[in-house]
Amino acid sequence: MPHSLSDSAKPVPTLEDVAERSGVSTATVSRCLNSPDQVNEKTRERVMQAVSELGYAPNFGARALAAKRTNTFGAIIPTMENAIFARGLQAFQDELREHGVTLLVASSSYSPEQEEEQIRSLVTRGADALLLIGQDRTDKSYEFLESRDIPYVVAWAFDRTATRLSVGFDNHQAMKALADEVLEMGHGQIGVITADRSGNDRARGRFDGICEAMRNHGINPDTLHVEETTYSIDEGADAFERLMARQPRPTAVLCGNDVFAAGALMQARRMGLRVPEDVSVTGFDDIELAEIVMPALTTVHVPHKEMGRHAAQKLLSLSAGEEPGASIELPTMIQWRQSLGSAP
Amino acid sequence: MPHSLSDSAKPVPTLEDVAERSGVSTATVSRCLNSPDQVNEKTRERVMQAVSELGYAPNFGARALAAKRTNTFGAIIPTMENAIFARGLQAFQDELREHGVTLLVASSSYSPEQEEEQIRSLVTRGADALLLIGQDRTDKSYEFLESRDIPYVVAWAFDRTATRLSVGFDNHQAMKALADEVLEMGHGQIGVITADRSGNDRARGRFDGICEAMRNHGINPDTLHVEETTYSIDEGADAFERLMARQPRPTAVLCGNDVFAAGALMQARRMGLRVPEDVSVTGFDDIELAEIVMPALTTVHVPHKEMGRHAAQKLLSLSAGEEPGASIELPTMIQWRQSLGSAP
DNA sequence: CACGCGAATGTAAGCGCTTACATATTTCAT
DNA sequence: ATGAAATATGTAAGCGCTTACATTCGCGTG
Repeated sequence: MPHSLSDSAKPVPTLEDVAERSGVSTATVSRCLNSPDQVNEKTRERVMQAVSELGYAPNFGARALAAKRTNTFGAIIPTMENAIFARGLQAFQDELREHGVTLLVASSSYSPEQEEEQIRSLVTRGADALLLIGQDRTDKSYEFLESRDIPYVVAWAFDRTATRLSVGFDNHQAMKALADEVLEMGHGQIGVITADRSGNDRARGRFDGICEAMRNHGINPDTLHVEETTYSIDEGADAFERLMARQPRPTAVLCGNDVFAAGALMQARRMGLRVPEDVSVTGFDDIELAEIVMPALTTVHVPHKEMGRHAAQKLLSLSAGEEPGASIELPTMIQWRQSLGSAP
Repeated sequence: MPHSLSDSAKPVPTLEDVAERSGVSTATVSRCLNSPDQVNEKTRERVMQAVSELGYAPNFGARALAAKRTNTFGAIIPTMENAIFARGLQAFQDELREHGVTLLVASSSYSPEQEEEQIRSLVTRGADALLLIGQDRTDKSYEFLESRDIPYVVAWAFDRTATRLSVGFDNHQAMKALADEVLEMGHGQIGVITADRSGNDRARGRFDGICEAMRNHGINPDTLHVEETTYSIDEGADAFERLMARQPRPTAVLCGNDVFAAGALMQARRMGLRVPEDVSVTGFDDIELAEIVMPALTTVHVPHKEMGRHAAQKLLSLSAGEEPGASIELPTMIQWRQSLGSAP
């Protein structure tokens, strides 16, 4: 029986072992680890010596149980499958790490129900605070968070009307600005590829931004060609294909994110359509992908890193019981590249 | 003071509350939750009723402390920044979830030291078992895992000489097969963009595969143009630019992964080089990106999903104390697309 | 009808840590 | 020299759960 699991059973060292070895009480060892300045330097050295000799590492469960906090924050993002949240999350994590906080990440697959489950799971696992994406979630989720007094911040969406602490940008205005440009360039038939808007305030905000831009340009938003689909490049491609089959055929396709846009571009190539000569395509997010595809995407640049960093700071304040101050709105801008051109 | 944190302090219900409410002992409640068949149906119903009325959720720390396991596995991947590990990890997670196991993910930024830290952190947090990428890591990491009797499996790399349980593919052979094709097509000057090979057996294996192919074709591997760089599209682009400045200029650039290749493609475009007419480029992994870029990448297809699934199964067996059987080698294949052509 | 046995439940001892409080030691102004 | 204040350490009570062991109960059997 190779590599049996329970035979060798070298016991894991505990606080008590360290205490014994260094000739102090467990309380002192605990203090050495958690608030070193409270203990005499010589004692501390002796204790630390014992710690490293024994290879001691505190038992997380025991610590959580006794201290009622874990120095762990959680983040629940809609998906890990693509890089949309990666950069922001990385910045978030970096900031947390500087403050000795560990990050646990879970994903909800864009489902409020799954998100609710993940919220429970992370809180149960001891998350002291949570990063959430967007405002939309089940009432139960919010109730649960309130009832447990778990600090959280909502990111990727700034809503001046919402009372909750948020760090993000105005999806509506950002997309409206881009749509304005598209309309200025003479496009009359507009196609839209969006994620499911129910349960997704960001997708809704972006969509509404387009509608508003159209109204401002005297075009009836009802003439929009809308494809609502799930989040992947292939779905983006399929949606694009369906849009191109519509009559009259759209001359510009606004995508709710860069991933859809990449799919659209791929499909356009397959269909022999030139972008932007035959049809324009725009994205949203400005992830790495946007620059790689050909033609490179004209898209809305989102300051992911700052967002992650600010969110972390807010959450750290909240968790420390400090006054976190107001929500933060970050600016977006249009990143011009080649995929948007004048109407044919 | 809006949204103060400690005032409302509704106490979180405990096992004891549930026990009291349903008129049984805490032991019975615990049994209801952990081994329902041991308790009488009527009692169980009553208990479950109380559980849901109180909105009870077990305290993770307490449970871990008492039961000495957490039903949580950990995975440490080199990076979350791009999608290389996403698909495999997703499959891994799906499989675990079906068995009631939660996944914690951490990233090491391709640094064995950071990985060691993350291993400790995850184990400390109660991970019952670990998924690791590749064979290369510090001795201390392995020692730690052994001393704690933490089951682990190594994925993304299959090494017939290694004694550790692994689920993966042969990086060496896979890249050799691709290099063979490249050489068959008449390329004589070969450029390579690889990740740092120290501490990364996969990168090393792939590189060695190229060398072997060259030897088999009677070409001295020392004539290879090698650029070793860190993991990102931009770095791939820079490395490609440097390769193109070499004399004699490579006619084919083999990239250690699709991300480098995407960067190379981007740079080629900037430099006005046609792919594959002027220079061929190949990738490795066959992530979504490979199909999006233009020209689409000829690359090595890796069965990420199966790998994740198999790894999960192995780990579940190990964790259950069962005999996990031998390591699993999965096949790779060359995915032909447009970025590889004959030598100019 | 007493007995044994299995099923259902209860009792209570920890699991390894933190921390309020108590105690011991040092420091320093007086 | 002396007491108060500051500093360093120890004592011990939990935190919320699991589980070995003890107890109770109902039932079939000789």
